[in-house]
This record gives sequence, C-alpha cells and structure tokens, in this order.
Amino acid sequence: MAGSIHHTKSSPDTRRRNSKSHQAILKSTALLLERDGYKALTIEGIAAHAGVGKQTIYRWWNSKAELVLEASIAAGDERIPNPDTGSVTMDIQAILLPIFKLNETFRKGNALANKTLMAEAQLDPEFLKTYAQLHLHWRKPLRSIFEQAKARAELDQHADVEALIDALLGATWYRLLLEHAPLDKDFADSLIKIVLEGTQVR
Amino acid sequence: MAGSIHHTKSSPDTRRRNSKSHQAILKSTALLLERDGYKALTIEGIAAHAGVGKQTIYRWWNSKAELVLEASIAAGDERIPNPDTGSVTMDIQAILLPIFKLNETFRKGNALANKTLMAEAQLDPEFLKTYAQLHLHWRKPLRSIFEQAKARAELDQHADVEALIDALLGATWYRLLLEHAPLDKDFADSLIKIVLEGTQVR
DNA sequence: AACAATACGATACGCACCGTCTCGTTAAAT
DNA sequence: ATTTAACGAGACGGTGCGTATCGTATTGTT
Repeated sequence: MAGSIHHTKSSPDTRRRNSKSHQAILKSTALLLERDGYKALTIEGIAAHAGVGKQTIYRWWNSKAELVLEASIAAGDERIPNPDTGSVTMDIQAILLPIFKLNETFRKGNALANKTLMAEAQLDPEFLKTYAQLHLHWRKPLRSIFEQAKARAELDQHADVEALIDALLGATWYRLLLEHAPLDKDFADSLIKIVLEGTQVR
Repeated sequence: MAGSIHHTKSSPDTRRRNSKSHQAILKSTALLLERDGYKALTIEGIAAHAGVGKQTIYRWWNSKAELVLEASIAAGDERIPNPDTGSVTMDIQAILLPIFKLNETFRKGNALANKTLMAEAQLDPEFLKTYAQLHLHWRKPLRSIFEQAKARAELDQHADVEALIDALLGATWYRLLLEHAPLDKDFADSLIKIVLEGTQVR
C-alpha cells in the first residue's frame, strides 16, 4: 500500500551495502522523534544514534520531513482499512475510529509524526507534493464506500463525493491539529449523521 | 474583535517610547514574509529591515510565530464577518466565501501567513494554545448562525453544532492546507448542501 | 585472485541564525 | 533637572545545517 508511492530518493538494495544502516536510520528516527519531539530532532542526532555518517542520510533523503515520513510509514502508522460491511455508517466508522485511536494519545507534549508532517508540508512546498499524495491515498477507501452506496441507490446520485470526503477527513484533521475538542466515538457518530442525514428540519 | 485576544506580551504604550518601532516591526514582518516566505523569515532580518535592535523584538514577542500572528491581524487578514440574512445557506456562504477569497491566491510559492501559523502551532505546543484561541474566535459567527436557526426550528434540535462547525471549517482548512482541490463557490455550495440536507436517499 | 568503483563512518569546515548580553544614547516620567 | 529604562547597534558563544574530504570496507567485474 505505502510502497506504491515513491516519496524520496530512498530505496535500499538499488546500489550498495546499506540494508543495516538504512534500517538503523529509520529506527533511530522513530525513537528520537518519540523521545524528544520533532523540533529537537536533528540529522546529526539521528546519525550519531544510528552509528552512521551524516552523508549517508543526506544521500538517501532530501529533508528531515521525508525521513520522518518514511520512518512513520515503516512503523505502520499510516495504514488505513478498506472496509465493506454493506452499511455506509459502519464502513465510515471503520475508517474514522482507527484514525482517531491512532492519534488520540497525545504524546506528552512531544511530536506526533502525523501532525508534524502536516506542519512541514506547509513550510516546504516541495514536500507538500509528496505529502499530499499520501492524503490522496487515504481518500480512496472513503471514495469507494460512497461510490458503492451510490450504486446501491442509498446515496443521492448528485452527491459531491469529494466534498463529502473533505468534510469527514477535514473535520478530523481540524480537531487533530487544534485539539479544541476530543476525537471520540460521539464525534464520529455526529459527523456521519450530519453528512448522511443533514441537519435541516424538513 | 482581534484586540480582545492577548496572544503575546506585546502591547505598545504600556511602557515607553516605541510606537514607531512597533509599527515598523509589524510592517517589515509582513513585507518580508510576503517577499521571501516564512522559512526565510528571520528575526535578524526583520530587525535590520525595520532599523531596530534585535532585543526590541525579543522584548515584545516570544517567537517568530507570535510576531507573524500579530502582523497578520494588524494587516486585517483575520477578520471574519458576522452575517444575519435570515437564510442559513446565505449566512454560511457569507462566512465561507471571504475565507476562500482571502486564501485562494496561492502566493507564488511563498508563505501564506494563515498556513504557516498552523504549521508553527504544530511544532510549538505553547504557540498552539494562542493560535487555537484565534480559531475558537472564528467559530463564533457560525455557532450563532446555527443556534439561531435552531431557535427558528429550521435546524434539528439535536444537531451537534460543534461537529457541524468542524465539518465546514475543517473541510475548508483541509483543502487550504493540502491544495488537492480548489476553494471555490461550488465547494461552498456542496458543503452547505451536505451538512444541511445530507446525502442519504430516503 | 586482483582490481576498480563506490558506499560507508567519521569528522572538519564555513555558514546562518539563534537568543543573550553589553554598550552608549535618547526619550519619557517625576 | 534628574532619574529611569527603552532604544539601536552589534559582539558573543552556541547549535545545527549541508558540503567536502579523509581512509576503510565491501561489492561487482574480469
């Protein structure tokens, strides 16, 4: 799933001996990110911790952000289910709730890779292109749910599926980024009710 | 409106002579941000351009982000209307469309203050508290629209207003941040239709 | 087995900017 | 007139950047 996207110039085994160093770099990145936070994460620190030369890191990755992205994917943080229960409501729940769960544990003030990558994407237009691909990837399961529901005539044929996806994922990310309200089951239920049934009295 | 929030230790006239410097700093910040982008924006550069000592900046602001936030508010970028047309649809439009317009002009690769502030908030937990206040502020007009609609029995009495706001602003921010699709009137109309009427066939 | 090619760990290098500190100087407060 | 502290200017040590340069180790080629 994640392997189908080439975000960086990284790709072991293509050139020379490296597999051990490559893994060590990803491991150290994940560990130091968790321990010290993104701001305190430095290439020099990762190199030292991984027992690796800085040049080796610069050879494979263009930026700290791309390194963290690959470490995060390698850690399996970015996997998303592709449910098909036949119930639109339950399918959406099956997608949103794992995302909530993955992010609900606010690390003790430290970096949550997910959020810092979004931040970095805003500061580095080049990285935004890469990072946006990952989000496009995440949209697919939701799109498939809505398209199937349309085919079963459970959904309005004129429904704007892309806007629908933006409403669900956007609302999730909004709370994730600003932390003004919890990402819990009630929120998921509210969102699903809103986009399916609407709120207007008729 | 913006003056009611105290984000920084900044506040001219409280102590000594400074009004000229204070204004010059904000002006230079806005100018350099627009010209060079947020990443290239440095305190030293701002001080030099404003003809001001670095210490003067450090005396009033805790971080680059807080300085940019105040410059952005001073430039009037963060103002939001408080419409009351009687029509829920038109009221929401009156809020969303100006936000779209303000942000649709993707600066030529350079910083859009709005987005970089969101980024900085993710990297600096202290600044997040300040920045989140601004968003809470922006929620109010939408909340008031929905509460009034409820009072007029145009909206479901059990509608989750906070989730409703998150869906609208979240979707907007999602597209703003990732740039995967345009922020245009069609999108606004789709969002409004989704949250008011829903998408389910009944 | 010998060789060329090159990725590797290590580390030195110059650079940019950070945030603090220390100057006289200058304008406001009393 | 005198005190007070903000001011512009810039020196300072520190940190991490990204590049360059070592000698070494490992690989593919012949």
